[in-house]
Amino acid sequence: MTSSSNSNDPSSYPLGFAQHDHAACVSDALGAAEAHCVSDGLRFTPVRRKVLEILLQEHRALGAYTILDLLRESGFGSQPPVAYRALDFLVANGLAHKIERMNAFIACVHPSQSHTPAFMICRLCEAVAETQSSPAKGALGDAARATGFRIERTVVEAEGVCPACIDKADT
Amino acid sequence: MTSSSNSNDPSSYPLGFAQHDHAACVSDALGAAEAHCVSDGLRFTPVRRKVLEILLQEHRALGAYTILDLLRESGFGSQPPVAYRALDFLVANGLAHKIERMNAFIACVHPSQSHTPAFMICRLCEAVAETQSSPAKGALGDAARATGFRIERTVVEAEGVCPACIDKADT
DNA sequence: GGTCTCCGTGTGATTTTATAACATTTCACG
DNA sequence: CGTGAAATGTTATAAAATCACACGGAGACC
Repeated sequence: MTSSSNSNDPSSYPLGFAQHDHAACVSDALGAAEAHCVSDGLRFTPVRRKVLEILLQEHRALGAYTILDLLRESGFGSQPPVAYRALDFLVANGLAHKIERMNAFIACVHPSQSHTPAFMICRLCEAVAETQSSPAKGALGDAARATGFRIERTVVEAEGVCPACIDKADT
Repeated sequence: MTSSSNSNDPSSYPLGFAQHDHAACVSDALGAAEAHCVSDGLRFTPVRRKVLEILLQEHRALGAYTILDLLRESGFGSQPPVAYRALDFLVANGLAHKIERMNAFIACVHPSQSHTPAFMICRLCEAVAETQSSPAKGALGDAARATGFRIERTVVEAEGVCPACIDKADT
């Protein structure tokens, strides 16, 4: 329960490795998710809500089985499909993302906007920050156009060292 | 063994979805890999060579267990670590890449150059083409600089429909 | 040539991640 | 209410990856 109210001007950060008011962050995001589901005719059921809440609360990438353990503690079903189905729903509707390199999931930080997420993954502390990218605008897009490949989705994940770990880093 | 010699001007393709002389492609690549290992003091052992040959021969992304089956047929060890260790070696030395979205591996198409690979993955036929990208030059790089994140590696994988499948595609 | 060590390999077992299949419940809608 | 589609709970299994340990061959060193 670290409160740390001295947030270091979070608005100056693109997203991610910044301090912020976490309780508000979680409840705002849950509210936004609910509103989004209502307006799109989606069912924001208790399991789905709980999984999103877990992801928001932890504020990092969690494996499906970690989520499953937390679900169990809250009295939900404890078999893998329970977690995977909720995660599938959240990912399909842009409320969460899968980090392919980690086989883990993380809450989306700006679910309402349609976006092409990109992630920065710290190899030391495993923190994950979401940001935007437009891979289709660069060399990848050129290659796709040249070959006739139609891009529908992109996975962009950068592995490296986050600002908090940069001093611990060897190099 | 479909031959289809009417290749659609392959030289105009950046890389990947093009026709080509496959036998030469494989042997050239194996030779280049061997030369690379010799010059770097790496041991290009029979298992490692065979795994790379398999990847080059198939010319698509293969799961570790598929590779393992093919290794077994060639008289190599048949337990998972045999395949994973060889793949780890090939990936670590830039001779192959892992496609994170598929949990599969593919031979590198231009191993000698240091590069930032990007992949185009057809969701219909599962063909994978390797190309170049420079994600750190765009929005992702800006975000990394702004937050102080040091990028060491990037995973860029575009999912979509390849030129050969574009007519089968629904949309 | 001996022999020591490192690295790679072979193997059995286990862990982690994900899905299949099917019964039961919930909910929107008529 | 009744009905059908969607969501959930549960058992079982598949797929992907790693651990741990024994064996053996290639070089380093004497």
